[in-house]
Amino acid sequence: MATRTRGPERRGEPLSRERIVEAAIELLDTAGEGGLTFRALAQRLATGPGAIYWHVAGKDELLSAATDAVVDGAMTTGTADTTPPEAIRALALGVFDAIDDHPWIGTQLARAPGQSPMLRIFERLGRQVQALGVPDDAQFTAASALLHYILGVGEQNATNARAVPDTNRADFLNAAAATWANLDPDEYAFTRNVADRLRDHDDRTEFVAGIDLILSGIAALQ
Amino acid sequence: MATRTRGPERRGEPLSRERIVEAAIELLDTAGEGGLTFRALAQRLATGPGAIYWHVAGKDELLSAATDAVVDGAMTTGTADTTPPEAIRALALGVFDAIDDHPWIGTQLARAPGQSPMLRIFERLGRQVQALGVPDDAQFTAASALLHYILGVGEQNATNARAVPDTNRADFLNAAAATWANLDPDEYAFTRNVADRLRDHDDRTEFVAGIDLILSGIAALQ
DNA sequence: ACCTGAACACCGTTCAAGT
DNA sequence: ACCTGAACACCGTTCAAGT
Repeated sequence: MATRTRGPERRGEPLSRERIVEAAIELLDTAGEGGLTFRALAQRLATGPGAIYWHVAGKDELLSAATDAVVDGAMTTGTADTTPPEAIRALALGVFDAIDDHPWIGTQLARAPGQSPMLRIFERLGRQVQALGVPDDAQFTAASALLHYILGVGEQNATNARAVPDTNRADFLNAAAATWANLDPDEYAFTRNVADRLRDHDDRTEFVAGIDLILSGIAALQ
Repeated sequence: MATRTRGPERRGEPLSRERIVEAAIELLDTAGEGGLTFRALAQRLATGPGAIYWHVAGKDELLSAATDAVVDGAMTTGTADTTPPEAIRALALGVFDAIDDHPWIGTQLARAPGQSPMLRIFERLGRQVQALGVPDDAQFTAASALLHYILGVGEQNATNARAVPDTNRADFLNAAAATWANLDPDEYAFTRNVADRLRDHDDRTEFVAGIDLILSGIAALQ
């Protein structure tokens, strides 16, 4: 829900929780996790660091509010006029892409245990699992497995995005493939074997392949 | 491999990378992720903060060295005279328990993309996937899915351990179950439904159930 | 070669003082 | 009620000086 005007040009408006969170997201997207600082944020909002504390309890709350806002935006797409597997794939890709756009939420999602963003994803997954006809006593396990896989890939993806800019992705994969191919044949026989596959690897399709793998395991539950 | 003597009583010995990493692990286990400080570490080693930098490049290197050491210890158990599924479960539980004992490695594992600890786990999983008879072109996906699931649960577990001491685990689950059961019936129909399951929930068995789910999906690949 | 510890450039957070 | 910005108590890291 980004409004038209953003950043310093809003200098005149009064401070508000909404504006603070918005500016925090910008800072996180632009300067990375390390870039979110109360001083930097205050400067962007043309105020002092102390002012922020009147609207927000502290850095943790600010981070989870920012995560909430982003995940919310990522989940409001698509009504469920599709089959359950398709809906699950769409849901999973929504989270995947959101993390791709905002790597910092990968780290953040993991830190919020039963908190709202994760719970919302869990609920959506669970409904589709139910629609899939999974027996009652296996639904929790199925939804959890999907969620954990999604979060696991998300975290990994966030780390990669942090380490390697998108534009260098191909070079990076080639370099990694070369490294893997040169590993000790005794200790890393398997990894050497699959090194080639890394070269034309696409994170997104590989991610979906994993989802499908779990879906096929879920199908076997019936 | 922890030696008999630990901590301050070693004050006489010269500083070494090994001793520093050992002390760092102690500090992380005792005081949590926030407890690892160059000043605290220096005090424990009866020296100044600057001395540590002669043996270790910085905090990041220190954290990954500590993670390496712990994961190494967790993986040297059990030779593979079992069936592949059993070996995979044992491997997964080894990582799970290591994270349970040292919650900070959960966070740390995610931060080391193609780094050694993750790669070692990947290799082990891959070998078993291969032994399972998975076709060549699906082995990467299968091993990756297992790894991501394991890391996803691990992260989650680390967060829980951070938030809730082990002794309060049962109380915490009951409270969570109560919260879930009181969620809005429209927005959280599924979550409400499975709330009961949380009460006698066991993280470890639930974790293995997820592994089995993925294994059954892998079995369908053949 | 290795260690010391003061110093530098940061943090998050607080709080008296202002409007 | 809301904002200001100096001040506090920390960080990781550096570096001249010592042995």
